[in-house]
Amino acid sequence: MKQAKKQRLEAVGWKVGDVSEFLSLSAADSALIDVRMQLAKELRKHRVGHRLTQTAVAHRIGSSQSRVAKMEAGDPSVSLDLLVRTLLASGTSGTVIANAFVAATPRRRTARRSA
Amino acid sequence: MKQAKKQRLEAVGWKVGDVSEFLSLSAADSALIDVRMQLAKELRKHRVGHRLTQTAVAHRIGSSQSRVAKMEAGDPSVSLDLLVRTLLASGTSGTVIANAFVAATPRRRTARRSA
DNA sequence: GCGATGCATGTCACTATTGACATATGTCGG
DNA sequence: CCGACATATGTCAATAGTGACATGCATCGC
Repeated sequence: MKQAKKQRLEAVGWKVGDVSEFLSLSAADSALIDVRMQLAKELRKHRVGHRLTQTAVAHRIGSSQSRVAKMEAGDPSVSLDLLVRTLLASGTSGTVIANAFVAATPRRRTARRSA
Repeated sequence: MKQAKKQRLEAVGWKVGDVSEFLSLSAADSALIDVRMQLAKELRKHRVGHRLTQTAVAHRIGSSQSRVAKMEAGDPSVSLDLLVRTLLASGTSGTVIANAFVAATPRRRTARRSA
């Protein structure tokens, strides 16, 4: 894993061991984290775009301002469930959410003809 | 909510109250359940397609056969996190996962020009 | 200055989700 | 019939996620 990315993740609270590439973080795990980050960004974008406060969004989903803040910060203590639920509840289209998945997920290397 | 769908959900263990349309299940909640169902189906398809047993998949993600069974059954006791993590770990492309989201999410009614 | 507002961060008691295990059901081949 | 295998379902102790709350730090308008 690149240093830059590692530090980016650790800054937000994800535990990324020294040997992360092989032990702590499987490819799937790290892809999932990326998805979360994407969704977090999407949530903030959507919220700000609609000129809502975190408190407003929180009420809409029956949660609290602090949790919404954590969602947008990509805090490890928020589940994918909650993130997606919040996005849907605040009116983000499934397509946008879907895009976050493609964007955050490693594209398969396009196979080069070997012969 | 349609009777058919309601029964389908209850059969798998989701609690869907009588007044679900208005109280128990918000649109977002029910959309999220649909997403889970889609992903569950996708997981089974992928696994069977690759001729893996549930036990094999379980080992790959450090879980147990019973949990994989529950995942594929769309059991409410499995989180979206686990479901997605499993899909990614077993090699499902982000695109496929993304499609589940668009498929399961209510499309916005295409606005008809009013004048 | 100061009160109000919006966001970030830490903590905590309560609940949901977890892997593991036992066990039931079915389906093969012999 | 009987083992071996694949899957389904229920349970449980351990852990992870939850909303709520306190509090800190900016940035406003006055």
